[in-house]
Amino acid sequence: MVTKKQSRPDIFRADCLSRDTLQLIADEWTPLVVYALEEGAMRFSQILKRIDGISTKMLTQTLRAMERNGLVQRVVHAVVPPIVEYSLTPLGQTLVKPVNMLQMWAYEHLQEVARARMAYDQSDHPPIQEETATRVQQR
Amino acid sequence: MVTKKQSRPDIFRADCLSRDTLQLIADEWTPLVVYALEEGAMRFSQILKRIDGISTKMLTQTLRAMERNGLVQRVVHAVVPPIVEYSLTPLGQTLVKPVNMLQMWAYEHLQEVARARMAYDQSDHPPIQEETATRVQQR
DNA sequence: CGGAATCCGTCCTGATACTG
DNA sequence: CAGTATCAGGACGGATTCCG
Repeated sequence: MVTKKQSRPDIFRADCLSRDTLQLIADEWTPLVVYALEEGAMRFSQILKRIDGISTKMLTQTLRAMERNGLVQRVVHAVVPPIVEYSLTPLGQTLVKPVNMLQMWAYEHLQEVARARMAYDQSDHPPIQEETATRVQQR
Repeated sequence: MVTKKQSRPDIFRADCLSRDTLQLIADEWTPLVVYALEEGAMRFSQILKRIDGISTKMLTQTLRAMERNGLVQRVVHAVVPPIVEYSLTPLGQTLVKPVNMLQMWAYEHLQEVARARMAYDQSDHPPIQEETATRVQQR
């Protein structure tokens, strides 16, 4: 758990597996799904309602990817109408803590970020196009 | 720093600022730039060389966004040829630890993920399209 | 209910070329 | 050196429709 050098192979290389793995969770929805499932197993429609703004398509994609990567388990109950439950695997559980750290960081520094943005936008810095500034903000 | 409920407002809501802030770092390059700059101030071209696979465009975009969000400081030395140095702000420094946790997670569970993928791909699960499986993998 | 499939616009991305 | 400008492609994401 220490920050010893060996824990960090060459993440700067494009073919670094570590980098590739890191990329798994560096997207818009995965962290939120981790959060949602942290509360226990959920059905598709429950997650859909829990995470405001996600479409069925994105949720399906995200869940599939997470399942493939071993983060999520998908259990189908053979009843009509079908019931499908998703839950975190043990591997997925290990993600909870790190992702939580991120979330806490976001919460704690939210105001500083907002202030920095305002300051930046008011000065005459090279203006940033909306897109690049906030990323995927157009819902 | 504790995981008390109040530290987590409704991140599931689309208009949650916390969620918005979280999104800042949930992209392909920002974590890598944080890593690179953790080692100290760097010039544009140095970062470019350090982070394998990033284009000047993406690096510029990422740095601009990070600057706007108060994570990175940009210092221009008025000489010819120009020298521009980037470094983490105090706010940016606070990101180092959480991002490090993610990186460690990635490194520690890299094999489990790889195994899960293989298992998934070999069974007859609904095959995942390349794109959704690994995301932005086509370099 | 839990998706899969399709359609389709938007945005992002990587080259390439150019500038102060 | 440190970018910006431009452009073309492809990916991404939403909405809708259909199915077991």
